[in-house]
Amino acid sequence: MPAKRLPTLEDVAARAGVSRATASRVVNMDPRVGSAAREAVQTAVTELGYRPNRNARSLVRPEPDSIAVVVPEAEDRVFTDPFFASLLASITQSLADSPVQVLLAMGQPGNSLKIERYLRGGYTDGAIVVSHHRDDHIWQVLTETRLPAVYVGRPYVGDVGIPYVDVNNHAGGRLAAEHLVTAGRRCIGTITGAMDMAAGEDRLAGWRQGLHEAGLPDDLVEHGDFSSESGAQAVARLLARQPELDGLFVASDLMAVAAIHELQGRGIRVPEDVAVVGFDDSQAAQLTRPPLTTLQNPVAQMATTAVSMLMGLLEEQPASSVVLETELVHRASA
Amino acid sequence: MPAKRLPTLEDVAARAGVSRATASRVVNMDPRVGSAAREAVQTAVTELGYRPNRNARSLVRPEPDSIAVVVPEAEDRVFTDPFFASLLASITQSLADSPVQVLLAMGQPGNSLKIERYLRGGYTDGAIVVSHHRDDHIWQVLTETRLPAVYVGRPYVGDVGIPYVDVNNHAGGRLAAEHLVTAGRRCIGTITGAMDMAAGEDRLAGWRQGLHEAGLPDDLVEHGDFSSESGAQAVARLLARQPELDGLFVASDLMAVAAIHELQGRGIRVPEDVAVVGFDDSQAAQLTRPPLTTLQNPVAQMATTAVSMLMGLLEEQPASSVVLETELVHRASA
DNA sequence: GAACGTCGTGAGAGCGCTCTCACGGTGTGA
DNA sequence: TCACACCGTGAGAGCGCTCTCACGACGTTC
Repeated sequence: MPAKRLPTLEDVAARAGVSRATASRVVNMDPRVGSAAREAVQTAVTELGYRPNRNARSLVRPEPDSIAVVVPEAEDRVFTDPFFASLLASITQSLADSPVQVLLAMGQPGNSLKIERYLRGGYTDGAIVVSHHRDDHIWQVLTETRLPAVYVGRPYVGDVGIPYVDVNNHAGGRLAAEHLVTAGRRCIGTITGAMDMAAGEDRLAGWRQGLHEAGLPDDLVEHGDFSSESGAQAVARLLARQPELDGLFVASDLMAVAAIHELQGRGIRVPEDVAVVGFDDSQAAQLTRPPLTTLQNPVAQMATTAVSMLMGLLEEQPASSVVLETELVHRASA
Repeated sequence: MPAKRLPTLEDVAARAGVSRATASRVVNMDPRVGSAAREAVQTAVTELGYRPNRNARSLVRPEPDSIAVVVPEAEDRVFTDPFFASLLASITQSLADSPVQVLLAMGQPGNSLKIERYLRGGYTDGAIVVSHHRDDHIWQVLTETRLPAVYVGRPYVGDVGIPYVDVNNHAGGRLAAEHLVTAGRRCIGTITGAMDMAAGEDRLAGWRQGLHEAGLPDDLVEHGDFSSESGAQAVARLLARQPELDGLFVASDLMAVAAIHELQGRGIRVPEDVAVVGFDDSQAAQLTRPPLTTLQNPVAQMATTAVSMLMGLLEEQPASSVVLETELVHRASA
């Protein structure tokens, strides 16, 4: 069986009895085409089921037509964690009016080979990379191939010559600590995020500084990895170490909600017995009982900033990194 | 300023002192290249930051390289509704090992123009379309352009010549009704999904049949649209109409969870006063209190089926629609 | 009636790449 | 020593499209 060849512009032109150039004009809505020719071409297009070959077009007219959103995390995680979900939603939304398409590339953190191959492969004109782990080498690929790129969340390894947008995680951790101290808590613990990510480290460092300034010990630390389960497990370890716990900063709402569930399951009241501060101000923060006191993570703003930075890069305008401020959202949990 | 030209294979070849053909062989890992030439080319590639031009390559070697997942729903909805989220996760996962890229196209249900333009534009080699509303004309575009496509969820308008994967929504509705009847409930209502979607209609029709067979009235119907808020509002209307309500089938878990919240907020106990059956068996079904009795929606299976159907279509193998069965998952809410 | 636009159209180059074909050099067997 | 296979390499065609340029057919103007 001969491979079914898709109709080309040449076929359309032949059927309409015009030249390929004229057919191209009709398809591209060039106004200077006679109405007879125009109609003939349009008919031929629908009759043949003609679809322009994007590759051929882009080859001639090299305009950026897709950017990749790269999330080096497992697929289910990406769609489950409200941080990623709302970030992706915001990114797509800010590109909704542009002709640029969004390509979603995900993959296990350890196995970024597929992603690297993809970025090297020239599939895309630019990349927004979300969530950088210490052992990711994606930034090297980006640098080597000079692919226009922006990070959301400062890369763990520091300045790699690729601009980023981030929230001030350090200030957030410190605000959380201060709030708990002001509320009269004296035995304050924390559940960190993933420690191979800047967000995890910075929030912890900020919290430490806050406690340090209040003259309180800062060693009640258990590590999570931003996932729900890790939050529940970490709070259990924390309680085992220190039953007197009366204040808790959790580095993400997702973990905080799980931690609160765990506390309540053990008959520990929030905020009466343990005051809990989260991070992200996700939708869940409002729905949980009690509503979660948390730090605002300006996800939508990070998304639009990242997008406009990248669009700038595509037009050769240099971009510099941006760090957005965060605020404490005071609700009932602390 | 002259537009910065990206390095081409020609540039790489020149720098490496070989012909374009040899450079191409190295880039494509063709084994029959001498090691001297190979190394020279590899050096030139990194020095120039060469990325192959996908368009040029695909022009010559026309292999499918991307499929679009089209969801004619608002962006935030797509990432918030666990049905879409897990479907998308599963689709991406089933394509993880294939070189095919996933393109995510979303958009307000009313405004499918951008999506239509996109499908017509030849950006993609195939499409998986999720969630069809009555007024969507996407299927017409697909038919006209003969773009290989698969629906997840039977299109509202019936057979449009495009194969689909779906769950047996009718059977699900009926199972829900039967379960409530068997549990001794006599005043049974339902909150429907969007009535311009086949899933909404079929689940209602199945529920009706179940009640009809039990000799019970089937007019206690309030319409939702699958969103959380609509679930809460619909249950309020239902209670206003019929305070005696003692059984409830809600066409999605997301709405069911909201409905239960609303009921509990009014001091109505679940399942003692009102037994509730959901649909989807999403993760939330297990976490809510009480855990939700619901109908299993084999999302992962639908995803893999849709993907393999589409991959088949890309290789010119015809595909026929598949309807998967559903089962009641018995938990505490009914 | 000549000179000059304007408008619709076609011919043809060329985008960056892959792949076929041809060719010279080297190794192997008779 | 010659015939042949084989291997690494280069020349060149051509993928489907856009876009420039040229050209003929008409007005329009003086």
